[in-house]
Amino acid sequence: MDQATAEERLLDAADTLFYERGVQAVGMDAIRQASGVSLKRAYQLFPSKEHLVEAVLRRRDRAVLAGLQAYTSARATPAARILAVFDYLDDWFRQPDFRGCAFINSYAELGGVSEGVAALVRGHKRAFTAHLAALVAAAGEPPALADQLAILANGAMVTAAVTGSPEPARQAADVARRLLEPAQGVT
Amino acid sequence: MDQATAEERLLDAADTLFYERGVQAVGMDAIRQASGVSLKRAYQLFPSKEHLVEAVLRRRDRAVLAGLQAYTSARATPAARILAVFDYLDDWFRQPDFRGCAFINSYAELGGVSEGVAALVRGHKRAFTAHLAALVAAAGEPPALADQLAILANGAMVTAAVTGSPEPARQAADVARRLLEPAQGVT
DNA sequence: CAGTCGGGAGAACGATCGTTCTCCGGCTGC
DNA sequence: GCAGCCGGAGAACGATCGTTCTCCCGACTG
Repeated sequence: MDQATAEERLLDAADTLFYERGVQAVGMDAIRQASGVSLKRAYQLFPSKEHLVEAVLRRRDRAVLAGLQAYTSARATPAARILAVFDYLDDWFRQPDFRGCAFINSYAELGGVSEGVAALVRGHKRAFTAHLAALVAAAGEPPALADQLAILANGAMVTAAVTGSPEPARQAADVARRLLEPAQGVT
Repeated sequence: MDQATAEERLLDAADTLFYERGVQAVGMDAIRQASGVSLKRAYQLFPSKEHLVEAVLRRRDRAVLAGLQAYTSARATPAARILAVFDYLDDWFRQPDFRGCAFINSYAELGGVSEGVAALVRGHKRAFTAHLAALVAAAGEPPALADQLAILANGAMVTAAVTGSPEPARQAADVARRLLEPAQGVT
């Protein structure tokens, strides 16, 4: 097994286990067993568990944003691209191993004790909101809508995780549709 | 020190430390030191750390819902009572030690490995949504609004925690105000 | 006032964790 | 074919954790 596939297998195993059980509940030996990569090799690829945790988050950050990009850019109109975000959530929430947003979970578990993890989570959510802001700007909607949609999306993630139901995706999409209607109060 | 105050001091110290650093990052000895209650006494009040964690969550559940009740019932009109939820969040987010919702954090950290914690978090969020549902019903709004407000509130909590800003409370309130306007599409 | 009992301080214990080291087998270059 | 080395398996190590035990002081009861 060459170095690249060992690294990939390690990241795959660590990602799955961390997401399922949380970071602190997973020992390095469980990652070794799940990945098939020896501890010695693991430690020469990632000098500590914290490095591995951060590498997992960095890879997931890229994957999530790429997936979201693919989902939204497939739609025809700017408004449809905004609503596609919630279709993306709906698909995600229906996956049987869904257990919330790995970044929110990591922040909750480690944000208070690991500045590295906290910074990565902040960066991911900032990038997520920036993606929404680009969609909002392309749709000619007011910039304030981006933060509102981000709150909706994050809220749907945690609510779906806690309740174990995919319903929040549809409920958040309903709200988003209301926000895309022309405003009433101001004329 | 009698039994009741020992229990209260334990719960106070454990609550503060768990909230600051997470549950697994806090050892029983740190709780002993912060509370001034001996380990022996602690273990005859709570037979294990897991019991203590669950007792902390149960007490916080009561406190949060009572605080919310006080906040919302102080307003005059049904619509104002709904919007008061977001004033409550705004006050909360501005507290210097704010680090997100303890229930969401606990679920993220332990929901995958402790069924007791997961059940308590589900119960708290269900009660929170039920409170919103009561306000929504009293305002004569459609029942679907309650779940939408819950998503908004939960989203504001995690977004405020990750970004470290109280802004999400106001942004979520803006969305809630839009939802309280009469709907447009359906006439 | 003497004896008993509850509680405090902290050591002790077994388990587990992150990390490193040892030993050994198999592949590579001459 | 053989010496040298890289990597795997797993033991070892020190730290820390949850939990229990020991020792001792101080207070209450007859």
